[in-house]
Parts: sequence; C-alpha cells; structure tokens
Amino acid sequence: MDSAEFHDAVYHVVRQIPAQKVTSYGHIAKLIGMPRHSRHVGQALKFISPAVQPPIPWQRVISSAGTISSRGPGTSGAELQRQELEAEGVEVTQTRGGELKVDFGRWGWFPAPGTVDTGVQLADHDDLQDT
DNA sequence: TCATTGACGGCAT
DNA sequence: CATGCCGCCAATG
Repeated sequence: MDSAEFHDAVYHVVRQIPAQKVTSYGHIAKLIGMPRHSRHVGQALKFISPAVQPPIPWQRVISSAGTISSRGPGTSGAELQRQELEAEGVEVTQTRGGELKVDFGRWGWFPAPGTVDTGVQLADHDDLQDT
C-alpha cells in the first residue's frame, strides 16, 4: 500500500464516521489494516484541504485517550476542532489542565475491523476472465 | 545515511 | 486521574 492509497483509505474510513460520533487515530489505523500507523493517520488528516468534496469530518478523530491533541501552544487547531464537534452536537468537556475531552462511552465509535468499507480492495482475486 | 520529528498508543508510576 | 517513558514507522532535514 502506497502513501497515496493510505491517505485514500484513511479519508474513506473517516467519512464513514457517523455524525455526533468520534473515534481515535489508532482505531482508524486498525480499520485500514495498519494498526501500527496511528501517527500517520493524523499525518494524513493534516493534509486535508477544506475544499475537498465530499467533506472529510476530520474533527471526529481524536486521540485514544479521548482528548483533542493540542497541536502546540501557539496553534488554534484544537480549539477549532472543539468548535466543530460542539457545532454538530458532541459534548466536549474540559479537564482541569485545560485538556479538551470527549466521553467515548457516549460518543465513541469503534466498529470491528472488516465491518467498514475502507475503499480499498483487499485480497480481491479478480477472476474476471475475458468475459 | 543517520538523526529528528510527529493531529499517536499503551503501560507503568 | 495525571505524568512519564518507550515503542512505532514514514517523512524530513
């Protein structure tokens, strides 16, 4: 699988996340069959252009701890993500240390690998002969 | 080619 | 529940 296909699979799966649901980078990685690439899932998401259609609900992907990654002190990405989530009705709480957190027990979406369409054909023995 | 980095994960303290 | 540390793996300098 290329990096291009990897990004494609990530985007495809992220688009399957229902509204008002969130999942983790690691789970996305598992769903596309590469459980050790959690970091690259985030890497792929940052390449998203806001103009892509259909839109990719990147805001529904947070860390496995249920928190929105801070992305650095000077950046506002985390705050934007919070706004996007609250805009669609997801409850975002804030811990004492100022961490933005989402309750997975209520908003989590963690389907078993194989039960979602990754957009990539795995082990598809194309038996299309000459027709 | 080697060293560093990163929208991360998981376990130990 | 908060922190610290180590493991992961591709992209970058």
